[in-house]
Amino acid sequence: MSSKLFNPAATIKDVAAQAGVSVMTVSNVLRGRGRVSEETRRRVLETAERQGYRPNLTARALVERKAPTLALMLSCITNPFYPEFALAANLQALKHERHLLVCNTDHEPDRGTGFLEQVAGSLSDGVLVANNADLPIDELRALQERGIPVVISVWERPDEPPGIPCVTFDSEGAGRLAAQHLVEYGHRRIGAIVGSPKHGIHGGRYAGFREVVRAAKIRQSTADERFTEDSFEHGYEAAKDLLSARPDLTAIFVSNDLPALGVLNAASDLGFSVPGGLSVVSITDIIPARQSRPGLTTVAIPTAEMAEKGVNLLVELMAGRATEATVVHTSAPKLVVRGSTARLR
Amino acid sequence: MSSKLFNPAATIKDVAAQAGVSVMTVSNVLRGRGRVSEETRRRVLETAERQGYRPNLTARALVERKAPTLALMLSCITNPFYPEFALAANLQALKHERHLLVCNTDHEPDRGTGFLEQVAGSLSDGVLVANNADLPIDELRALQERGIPVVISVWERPDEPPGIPCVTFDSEGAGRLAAQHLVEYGHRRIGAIVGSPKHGIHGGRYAGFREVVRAAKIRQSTADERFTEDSFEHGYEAAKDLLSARPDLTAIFVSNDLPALGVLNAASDLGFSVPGGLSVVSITDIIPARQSRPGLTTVAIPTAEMAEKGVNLLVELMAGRATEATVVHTSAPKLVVRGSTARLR
DNA sequence: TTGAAAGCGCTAACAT
DNA sequence: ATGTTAGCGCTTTCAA
Repeated sequence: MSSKLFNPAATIKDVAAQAGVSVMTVSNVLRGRGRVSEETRRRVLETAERQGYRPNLTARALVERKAPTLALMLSCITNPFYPEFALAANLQALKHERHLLVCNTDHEPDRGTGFLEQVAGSLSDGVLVANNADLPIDELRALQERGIPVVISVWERPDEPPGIPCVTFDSEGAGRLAAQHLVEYGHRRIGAIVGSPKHGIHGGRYAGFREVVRAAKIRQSTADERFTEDSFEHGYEAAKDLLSARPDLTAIFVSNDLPALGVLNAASDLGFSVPGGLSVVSITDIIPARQSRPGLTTVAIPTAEMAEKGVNLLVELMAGRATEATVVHTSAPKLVVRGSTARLR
Repeated sequence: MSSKLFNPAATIKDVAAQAGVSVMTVSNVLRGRGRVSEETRRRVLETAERQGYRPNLTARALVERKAPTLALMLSCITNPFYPEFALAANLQALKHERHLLVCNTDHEPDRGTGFLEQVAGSLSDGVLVANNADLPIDELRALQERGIPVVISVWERPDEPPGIPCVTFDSEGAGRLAAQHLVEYGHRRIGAIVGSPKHGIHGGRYAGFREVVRAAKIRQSTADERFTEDSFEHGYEAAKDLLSARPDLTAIFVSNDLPALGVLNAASDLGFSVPGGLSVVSITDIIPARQSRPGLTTVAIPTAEMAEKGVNLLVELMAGRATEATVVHTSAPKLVVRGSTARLR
């Protein structure tokens, strides 16, 4: 029963009862729908306020068949790329009145599967996938076939769409910019450390790099390259290995900032001075890239833009205004020169 | 209508109809409740599988009056402390079959308010608050009075509980360990950079530091101290200011890792060699602390443990097994010596 | 301008 | 062992 006073568990019925109107009128007033007399409006608003009424989003979601959340799937929030992405996605989702449900799939494919099984299409209307490696493409497609909107929000291959709507960026262009920078600085003995297999997630970045190197008539052998995983530690180890084997390198291209920071440390531990004795360039421009000493020269990719466009695409998809073949492009990558690269002299 | 085949929008009714049983039996089979014959069980499971049925968590939540999510409120996921916290909280929440809803309140008190208003008690059963500064205590208390479980999961003052259930750690002890380390290494001219006002969030850490410094009969003047904000950039600026004014300092205590990393950079930019010319110690032990060069000597606080215990406390609270006065303590902070400190010689 | 009835998909309580 | 009834809190018809 409704009381005159504050009611911590007030439902729409309580408000209606006390305001002396029907639940429908309360609903209309609160959502600004329908026609309600100013007088009634005020009384309802007042009553709701007094009782401390707040609509139950779960009930609303059930009847509207529309969840108030978006699911964000990423491999590990501890990788500094993801917080930056998640923040932008969160803010954009809010603009569409959605909250963000986060899933860390890290090293546990089951976790992602379970999450999608449970959440997608019931708790969340759609899924934004930011995983770089280990994309569970088949499961995503299965979801899609169920009619659940899915967006891959960091797709690295603009020319090879995944059959799932995606937001992409020019990863080859990024690789080219990084390589061009080294070439322009006069480097001819350039190593490469890639945070994936040759044709894996960083394949585009690597291809761009190779294209420029080849055009500059620079000899590149597999001895100058290391394909590893996309982490600080793997970058560190790969650099130790590479620099020990090829101490004559004057520059290293790294496919991603996080391993590049590891490369910087490895160089320092091996006694290479950066950028005096060794230049390092990479791709992404995460926050720690500008906090290292020296600062990391890198090619910035439009992280926040991808997050925002990913959320927008998801919303479009839910409204039926986008298809499985939709590919959203983003701004061109941009070179950011900091202290880790220097002209060869 | 139910069909023999896969049905992307299958409800429990569809499964029941096709399996030739009541919805209740399906519900029981799927949740392993009640008594169901093996024969029926198999048929139901098979039908559900074939139709691709997945329970609607929203509907379940509504009728069970139990939300499938926990809300995590933090100031900015971009601060590397929070991803580490959020990951542990996420995993622990999963153990209680809850997903995590994330809210970045950063610099937008309204955002936090709006989030809590909407989410707490409707989409989420409870709220885990990890904000360090700017705690909206009044709002949290208001939620609590509504019967919504709220837990402050990183409380720095074990002796001054906030009137809201919390997880705390020995911040003074952490400050003492950091200071003791410097004193044992022979430092007598020690500066302090604190990421909050004197009696703000890092007040406990600072008090611990001061206690040891005073006991060691070291003179400390306000000229050796800087109170600033808890960020990389503020740490950098404060250190530049402090080191310019007091270049004779041989060590600096910083209340948190993130500003301490800024301090390391400032020292480097001013030509101080760390640890040769200046030792730096701080508190927390975030991942970047071990990735810097030199590695940051710091006092590790039990971040993951606080996240886990925070989630557990929330669950206890929801079950009525904890009260507003509950204070959960965590393991003692522990010194981690890396390369940023050296014995004075 | 307002209200009554129906039902979103599910489960609790009570039959049978 | 299985089914029926009722209803979670809300919104969507449709009627008054």
